[in-house]
Amino acid sequence: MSISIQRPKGTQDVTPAEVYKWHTVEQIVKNCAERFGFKEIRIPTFEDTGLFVRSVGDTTDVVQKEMYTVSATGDSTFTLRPEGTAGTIRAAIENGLLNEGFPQKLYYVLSCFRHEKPQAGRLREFHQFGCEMIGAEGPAADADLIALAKSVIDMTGLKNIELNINSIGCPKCRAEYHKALKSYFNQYKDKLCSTCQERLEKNPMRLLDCKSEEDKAIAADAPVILDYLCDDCHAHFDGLQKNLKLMGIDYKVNPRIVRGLDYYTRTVFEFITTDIGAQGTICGGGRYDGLIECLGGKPAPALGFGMGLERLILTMQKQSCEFMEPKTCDIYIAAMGERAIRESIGIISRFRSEGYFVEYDLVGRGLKAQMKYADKIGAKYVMVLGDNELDSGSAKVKNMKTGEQTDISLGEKMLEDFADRYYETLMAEDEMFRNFVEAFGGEND
RNA sequence: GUGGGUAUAGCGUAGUUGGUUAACGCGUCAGUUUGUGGCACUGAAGACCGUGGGUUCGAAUCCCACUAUCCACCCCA
Repeated sequence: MSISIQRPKGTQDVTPAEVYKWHTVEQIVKNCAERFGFKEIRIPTFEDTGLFVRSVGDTTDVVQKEMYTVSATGDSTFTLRPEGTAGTIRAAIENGLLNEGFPQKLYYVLSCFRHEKPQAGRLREFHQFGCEMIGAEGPAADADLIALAKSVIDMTGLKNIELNINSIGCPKCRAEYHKALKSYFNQYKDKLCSTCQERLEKNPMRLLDCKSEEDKAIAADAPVILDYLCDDCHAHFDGLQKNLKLMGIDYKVNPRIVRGLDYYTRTVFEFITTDIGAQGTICGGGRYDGLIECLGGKPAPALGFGMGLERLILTMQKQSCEFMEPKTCDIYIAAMGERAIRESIGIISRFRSEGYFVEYDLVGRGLKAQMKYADKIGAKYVMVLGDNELDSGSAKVKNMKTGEQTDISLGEKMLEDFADRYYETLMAEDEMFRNFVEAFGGEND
């Protein structure tokens, strides 16, 4: 079969067979964020192009070659958000959230768009859980934000996720560092790979992250940013590490963590896995103290992170983590014969108006096939309805797990009878369903 | 943007000295007598073998191009 229209490159369909995985991480993420006092914010899918140019940075790859920009009528152009921070900060400024007291803690789950060549863990439309904290300057805020990301990862059940942290300083100390880097690498200019020769001019910090073996060897002895931090930045980074230790969060200082978005200052961090191929950064973030002012807000320190939901799910699958199983129907009504089918409609309605999850035959299956179907969809109970039952005013309800059957009256007391027998069992399963996330978190500690 | 791999039913696969109705597993549907699922058995539906050219008496199988997809570089979540 050939379909003429297929999904755009780099996009994904999530079929019913897979959504429950999304429901799982969405619940976990929401749950964690709210336990840390973050409130959800929802922002537009597209923004004025200038917003991203100013915040993400006009020299970054993201802005230079990965944005989906459309020109609407007239002169303004809009861009599908390539990340969530810019829009969130814009919204915070625009809605006066910065005047409501600090810290302002916001989270979101949204899709982002980047025109890249797809590969494992990299899509053109991908989904991000993000948190932004505004107005907190001290390192305790950085540590708390990292703790939030860590608690999400723990709750998913993931293992072997490495936290890397670094400080890239403030604009002042970074300028010094850039000078030092340039003069260091200039000695080896001829030996560097071609892309690195370019990077030397544009963004020397990127050289530290080159994959080429020769460049790596050269970079090994390059000056380290941490030696160039000003006193304030140094103290901040120290403070962060102390807090992480107090929280019992393992980390590794990695001077090569650089981040590709211009707005970062001081703290940057990544949670990395090696389980899903080359794109192993599950979560990345850091501090961006200058961004708010840059976007026209009253100057305020801020920090945040983005977590890639696809990558999270990929890693969870790789590690065989558990997902919240989808809920299945409470009772399947199997009717046979014209009269019973007609009468069953009313019975089904009564169950449904009580809040039960009910299914019944809509495609004309025989009784046996209905039983089979009920089993397939995981129905917990099946009620068989035929002429005999209608005449006698009571029907058998079968427990599909144990196979045992009991009589339930079809009269006024039907719902009462059913509830007497099964309500507690059903509620117990329902409760398990609702508390899944918490239960999960508990197991991991 | 650069490189490499792959392209056969809904899904996963088999199918090389090119040769009649393209095979298997899962799934779907229907049956295995009388009103009850999971197992087993039987049967059915479902593939223009990615697209377009070429070689040949004959191509899923060989050649070319294109497209899609995957992986990697780059970059990032």
